[in-house]
This record gives sequence, structure tokens and C-alpha cells, in this order.
Amino acid sequence: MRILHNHPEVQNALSKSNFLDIFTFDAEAYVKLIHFDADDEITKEGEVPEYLFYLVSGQAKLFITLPNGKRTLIDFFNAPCFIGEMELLAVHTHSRSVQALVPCVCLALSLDGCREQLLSDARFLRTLSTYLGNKNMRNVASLAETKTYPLPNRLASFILLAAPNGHYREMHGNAAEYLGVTYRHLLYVLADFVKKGYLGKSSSGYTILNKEALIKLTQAMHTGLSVSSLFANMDTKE
Amino acid sequence: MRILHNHPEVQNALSKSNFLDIFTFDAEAYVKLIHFDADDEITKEGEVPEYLFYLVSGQAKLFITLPNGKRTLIDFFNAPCFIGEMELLAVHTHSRSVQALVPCVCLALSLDGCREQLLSDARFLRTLSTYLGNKNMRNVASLAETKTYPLPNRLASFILLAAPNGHYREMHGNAAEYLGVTYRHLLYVLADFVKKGYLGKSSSGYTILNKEALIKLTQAMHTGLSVSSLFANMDTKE
DNA sequence: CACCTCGTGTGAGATATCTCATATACAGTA
DNA sequence: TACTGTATATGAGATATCTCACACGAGGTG
Repeated sequence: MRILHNHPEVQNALSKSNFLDIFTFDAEAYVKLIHFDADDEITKEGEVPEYLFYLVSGQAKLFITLPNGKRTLIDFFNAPCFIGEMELLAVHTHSRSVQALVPCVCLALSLDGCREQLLSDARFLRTLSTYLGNKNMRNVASLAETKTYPLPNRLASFILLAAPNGHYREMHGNAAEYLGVTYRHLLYVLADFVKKGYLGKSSSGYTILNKEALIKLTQAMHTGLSVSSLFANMDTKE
Repeated sequence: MRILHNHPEVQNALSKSNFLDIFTFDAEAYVKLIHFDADDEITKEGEVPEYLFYLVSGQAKLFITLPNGKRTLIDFFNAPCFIGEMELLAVHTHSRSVQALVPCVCLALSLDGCREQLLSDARFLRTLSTYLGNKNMRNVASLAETKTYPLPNRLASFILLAAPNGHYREMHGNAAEYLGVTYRHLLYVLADFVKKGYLGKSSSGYTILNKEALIKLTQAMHTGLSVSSLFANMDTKE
């Protein structure tokens, strides 16, 4: 993790993203630019995050830990999106942690300085509401889809999402839980993908050999229901 | 549908619900109280709703119509909650319609008069963000659960939700779609419930005979994950 | 009335998915 | 070293769920 403050690169990110336009007040003084390496934790479990993050580029995954102690993969985040907005709103139902899937660049607003300003800023809150509304809509729509389709389709979609650079290496336990199926069954279908030549096993996971086939399986789920992605991101500007 | 304006009953609802406290501006002038009968449409498909609703008492269900023309049951709303907030935010992904499941009482803010005030009111937007955040959290948490459990558990939960006064009469097609299973399979499990004495068939649907059993099946899903309900409502105040 | 659509209801066979049992490998630790 | 936990891996049999094919009744419409 690398934090940049008062740095030309920060200016660069700000001007590219129009991030400051989200706020009525002048947020620039509170802004830092943070680089995360793959696998870094952007927000750690149990800790109230120091920042409100705005993912400028990269991809991250969300985990929650259930009361029984199990850490479960819940969702993916794609730039551009907020991270830490739930905690800012004190919607703190479970411990959440967000982990970078690939190197990530975040604009980060120091909450110490401006939590109250954020929570009183109508322009920001309106953007946030719209963001959450869209996220919700996507969840709901994808829920309808997801429930209906068998594992091969969903797994294909999952692999495409979770495999940066064509290299898939999620732990089977997590993947199974995320996909809502048994470990055993996931293994069956993975093995089937290998047999069909979609995937190849490599030292630390699986490598995508036939991306087309996976895309085809994924798209079979999206026909008829215009949901661009199974997962929440923020590409629908208000 | 019965609309009350400038009426003692409006005052009564306002004072009981603290609805006006959600806003910075004086919203009272825009408030009406609307009664819906069971099966009335609170928001109609394709129409941008005239009001932002706040469900004071009652229960409603949300439908969306998919591009293929099918109307699908998506979610339930329990008082207290907002209705029409998505449309206010212009999150208009699909045609949504909300239908009263039992007689419902709504406070309704006339959008004509105060749309801009709402979208500029930090206090309201903060409440709304928190509401949407909670809704999202519930969706996500329930998603994890829902996917994991077989139909009997989910159906039990569904029946309890969808059966006001112990009388269940959703159309099987809708129910099947909502539950993400086949019409055929739903019928199997319904028949099984009847055989086990949980339900009895009556003229226009099914009657709950053994509520305890259904509750037990529902609760089996909630152990280990502290989600009070599968569905979005607003009982978690910020 | 004949005809259509739609919701209900049923049966039989195919698939998807789960449960349980078991084996191996690796990392931590007493 | 032995012990423990965790992830990977595979097999066999049990369930849950799907697909397809069909029958019946109610409501609308020519």
C-alpha cells in the first residue's frame, strides 16, 4: 500500500475522475491517492475504515465474516465505485472486509476531517443514494437470474470476474460458498471445464484456455434480462 | 384507494410516525394520507409515481416486468419503508410496480411540489442512504442464505410472508419464479406440505394449518446468520 | 357454441446437486 | 517427530429439481 498526498499523481486522478464534483464543499484538502497491491486489504475486518474510498481503477472483492466465524466471499467491486460507504452510513451489520483482486487505485477521503461534512452534503448524499439504488436494482435483477441458472453458467461468469489476467485461483471453499453450491459439486463442474478444454490446471490454480466458451455460458444468462453485469459497480451515472 | 388531505387522520399518522422529522424543510403541506385496499397498485408500471410513499402500516409486493413481457414477483415490503424512492432517484432500470398485499396506509409526499427540495435535503438523503444501505445489506446477506437452502425452507418462509391472515393465494407461476424453481417442483412441495398437514386447500388457495411447522422450517435458514428477515424493510433506524 | 388462453394439476424419466466417506498434501505447532 | 487443521481431490449413492407431455376447468371472444 502506497499513500500519496499533495502529489501530482493525485491531481491527475482527480481531474480524470471528476471526483471533487461529487461534493459541495471543497474536499480536495482531505483527498489522498492510495495504491493497493493485489491481495491487499482495502478495508479490514472489524476496523472502522479511516477513509471513504472511491475506486478509480482496479477490482476488489468483498468478504463478510459470519457469526460462526466463517469468512465468506460476497461480492465484487469494479471501478468506478465507492468502498466504505456502508461504514460511513453506520450500516454495520457484519464485519466486512474488502480485498484488492488486482492492483487498485483509490481516491480516499479522510473521514476524520470530514465525516460530518459528508453526511450533511446534499450533493454527495444524492450521488450516494443513486449509487446505492443502482446497486440494489442490480442485486435484485441478478438475483432473479442467478437463482434460475445451473452452476456451469454461474461458474463461467464467476471465473471471468475473478480471474484477472486469465489466471483463476480462488480457493474452492470460498468459491463454492459464493456460488451457493457444495464444494464437491464445484469440483465436478471445474473438472468438466477442464475436460472440455475451457480451463487448464496450472501450479497455483487454473488458467483460462477458452475464454469464448466461458463468455458464451455467461451470456446465456443475460439474454432477455438486460443486466449488464451480475455485480455492483457504478457505471450508471445519475 | 382513498386519499386524505387536511384531515385529522393525517395528523394522527404524522405524529405516530415522526415522518416529518426526516426532512429539513416543512413537508407537511405536501403530505397526504392514502389508504390502499388489498391488491391495489400503489405504483403502477410504466408510470412515474406522483408521490414518494412512506408505508406506515401494511405489506406490499414488488413486481418488475422483464423485457420478454413477463411480470415477476421480486420482493416484499413491510412497514415502515419507502416506496417510490427508486423512481425519485431516477433509478429506472425496469418497470416496477408495487401492489398492496393487505390494506395499506401510506403517507405520501407530492413530488410535483417538492421533488427538488427532497433531492437537495441532506437530512432526508442521509436517511434514504441509510435505508438503501440497510436494504442492500439485507439483500446480500439473504442472498447467501437463500441460495443455500432447499425449496421447503424457502417456501415456508415465502408462505408466511405472502399469507396475510393465514390465507395463501399467490399464483403458482409467480411464486415459482420468485422462489427460483419450476412450477412443477413448487407443486410437488406444496402437495407435500398439504400431505404433512401444514397447509389445507381451500376454495381460493391454501390455508395455513400448522404455522409452527412453517416457522420452524424458516428459522432453520436463519441460524448462524443474524438476518432477521429475508426481505427489505426499514426497522433498522440509523 | 367453438375456440383460445391461462392457471391448475399429475406422471415419468433426466439432470443437477447434495451427503458422506476417504485419501493426499502442506503448514503450523507442541 | 507427531499431531492438527485446512485445502485439494475423488467415488458412490441419495435427493432435489428440471423437462416434457398431458388433462382439466374457468373466462373471454368470435
